[in-house]
Amino acid sequence: MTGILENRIKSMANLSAEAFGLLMNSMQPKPIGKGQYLLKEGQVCKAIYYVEKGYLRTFYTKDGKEINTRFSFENDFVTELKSLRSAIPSDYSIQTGEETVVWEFTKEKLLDLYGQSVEIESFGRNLLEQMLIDQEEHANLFKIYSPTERYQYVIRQFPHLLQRVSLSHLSSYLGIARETLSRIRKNP
Amino acid sequence: MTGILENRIKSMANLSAEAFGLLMNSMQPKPIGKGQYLLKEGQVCKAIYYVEKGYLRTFYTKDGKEINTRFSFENDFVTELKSLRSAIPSDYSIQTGEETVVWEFTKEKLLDLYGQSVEIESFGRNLLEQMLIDQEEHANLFKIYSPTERYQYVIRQFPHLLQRVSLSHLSSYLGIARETLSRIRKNP
DNA sequence: TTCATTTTGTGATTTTTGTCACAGGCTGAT
DNA sequence: ATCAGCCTGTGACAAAAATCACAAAATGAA
Repeated sequence: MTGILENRIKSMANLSAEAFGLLMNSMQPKPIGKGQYLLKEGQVCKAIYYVEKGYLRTFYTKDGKEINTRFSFENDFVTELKSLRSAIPSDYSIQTGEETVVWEFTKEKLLDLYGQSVEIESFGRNLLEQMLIDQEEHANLFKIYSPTERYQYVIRQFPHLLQRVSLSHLSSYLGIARETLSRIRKNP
Repeated sequence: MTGILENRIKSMANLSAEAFGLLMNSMQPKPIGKGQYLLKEGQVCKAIYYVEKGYLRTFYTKDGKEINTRFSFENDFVTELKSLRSAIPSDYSIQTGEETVVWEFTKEKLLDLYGQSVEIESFGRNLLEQMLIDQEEHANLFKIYSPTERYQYVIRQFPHLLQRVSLSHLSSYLGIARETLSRIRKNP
């Protein structure tokens, strides 16, 4: 089913039938087993991914511990932009957290499409804008809210995070020790 | 002097002489006194700003206290994207921290230019990419590092922050109490 | 079901950070 | 030079969170 992706794309840019076809015809859905990697630290990121089903976890390794920097669910786009943009090794890894289906937009193909169609480049710009807004909001969480407030913000805004991501994984994403998060969860 | 801005733009996109002229001819540098506002909470953000001289401070007000979410120095581009994109009231204010000179790219004019020139839209996309990378890096500071480590990171990567921004302003930017930051600063 | 593995809850304790209060410094205007 | 207003340093204390250790619970595979 391509329906969700189609709608997502159409909601972000007014693509003509031609441009839309150009974009969609160059891709296919790609199923990936749970725990598989889309990108490993040290590799160069080659694509932007759209999550149709399942979810992805982006993490950084520090002193042997994994620190989760992002979770990407259905209808989200993900990439490791710093690596993608400059073709440099990534500091982060991207792994599935469930059985997942993604659509892969390779950089090569995207740049080609940008050249062929102004509308697709406009779509790319719109996508980046939305990603940037989300990221800024997330960064400000840490400046504005305490750990407890961050947890409350997440259960209000992103309840699926709690249902699908383990508490251990969520804790590093919120910058809180696992035990502390477990205690926060008990007391409202 | 437009030299810095010219170089910045040229380093981000290969603009033809026509596109470049189109972009530059529609703007002028704008001097702003210290402490003046480019945007106040509740207003709709209308433009992207390029800082030629001085610096800007973006902040959020919580319980009567100002929490700084961003500092933008010479050669940086700044806006309040969520407000700009959707024409909704901003949750943030943007104020100068010194005598400042900015170049104003209004949304209206930019959209017009995007329509006129693919190269300028490409420049816009490149600018967003860079802003997103910076923002992600900043957000991950809070997940990966402790307050002390965040301070050390900042003095290594952005020493000018310490020289030009007051310790009180810097503390909320790093998510640390003013007193704690003062103590961190004493002990290396 | 059973067992091994992973995840979560909880207590005790230490460490870190925040809060409050106030003194000393610096700055800019008169 | 003087003074008001802001910024910074510092002590004492309170609060919050991290760490360590281990038990309980959940999960998944055989």
